[in-house]
Amino acid sequence: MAKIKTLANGSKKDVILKNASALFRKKGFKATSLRELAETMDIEAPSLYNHIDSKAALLEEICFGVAKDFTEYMNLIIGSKESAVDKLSKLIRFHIQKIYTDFDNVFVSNHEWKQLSKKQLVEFLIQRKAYENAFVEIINEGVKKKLFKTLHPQITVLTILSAVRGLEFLHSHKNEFSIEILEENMVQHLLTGIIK
Amino acid sequence: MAKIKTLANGSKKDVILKNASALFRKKGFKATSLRELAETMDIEAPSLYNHIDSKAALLEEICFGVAKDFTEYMNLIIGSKESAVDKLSKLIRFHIQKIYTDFDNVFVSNHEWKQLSKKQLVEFLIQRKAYENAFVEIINEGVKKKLFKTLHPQITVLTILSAVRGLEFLHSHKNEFSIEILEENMVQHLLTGIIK
DNA sequence: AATAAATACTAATAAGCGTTAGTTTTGCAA
DNA sequence: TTGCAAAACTAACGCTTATTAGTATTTATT
Repeated sequence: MAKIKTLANGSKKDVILKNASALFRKKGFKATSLRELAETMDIEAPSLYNHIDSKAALLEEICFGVAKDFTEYMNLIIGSKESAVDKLSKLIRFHIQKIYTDFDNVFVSNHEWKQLSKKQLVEFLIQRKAYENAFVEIINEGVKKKLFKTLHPQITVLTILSAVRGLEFLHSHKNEFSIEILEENMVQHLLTGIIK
Repeated sequence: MAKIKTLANGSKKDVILKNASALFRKKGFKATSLRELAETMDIEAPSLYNHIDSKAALLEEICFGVAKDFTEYMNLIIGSKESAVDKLSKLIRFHIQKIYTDFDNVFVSNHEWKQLSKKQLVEFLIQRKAYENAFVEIINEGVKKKLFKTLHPQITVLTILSAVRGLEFLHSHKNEFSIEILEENMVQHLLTGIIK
């Protein structure tokens, strides 16, 4: 009968969302039960329903929350007057920063979106495709202005997105490098390669 | 009461494994039921137990099968007398080829290993860490022989492994590029960058 | 054709799931 | 201190799950 302890700035639902995100990352969405989630707050599972609509709604909020963050930043970048190199560099850095600062949510969004309900899943994929297309456009811009080698833009984006998205493996190395060093290394690597 | 149709070369268990792999990739391990798996072969779920030990054992075989493939190739590379550049290049190509030719298994291994039972999970992580360490060693070798820039080896490996591992997104582009073009682009990108 | 082995079936079990209903407790406002 | 809304509780539902037991059927061998 313990009440959910709310943090300084955050409703009870926020606490649930945060704990759900952590569990979904560690165990997977399907492998996490509401009873288990409730336990992290010392309450019983049905009590959750005073704050949430359903288990599915939790995943929905997490996935679309992350999608929104990335889309908004992309729109910011697209609207700027920077060079394609700088745009790309900033996007890579943003991905790294998001993983550093919002690890659970980003991870869950990347791994569990398949468990979204049919309708949400379609919408999610549309947003992701749009993001990817915007990315490709930046590469195209760079190629046209002869800033980039003429590699295949879609493969380039695939490579970059895979590299930064896959930074979830970072978690085990998190204390070994500062985020600054990590950003520097990855941007260097993905833009200029590793061969002398 | 239909009997499982075995392919030209393959026991009934192999058919089950293959179908399981496909389903686990599409829906996730936890989200796939044995009834569903059985249905792909027009039999009832309990009949599966004439061929398999448990659902968990299926995942186990898939994950450790993939791990074995990568470990074996890594040992081959390590034992060779090639330059670090060639070793790295070959490893990257191997990853791409595996994803192309063994997509379901590689995907499931990358995504569902968390659902392994405690004991198997520990073993799996040990093997993965060993693989990663071998990768780092190759980078170190290249740096020592002044073939590579002095980027942080662990971050470099993280970047490369993330990039190739993340090629699962490839699935939606699979018909757009040949594997040769893909390999060329990615190796070029990851070794020499994209900036002119 | 008879026998044995492999492999399918049906029926059932125990456990766990998300969720609902109905009730009690808590904490704040008057 | 009383009253009301928020949020907790217990009990239970209906469903799905992996798996087992026991039995029938198919296939291969003699």
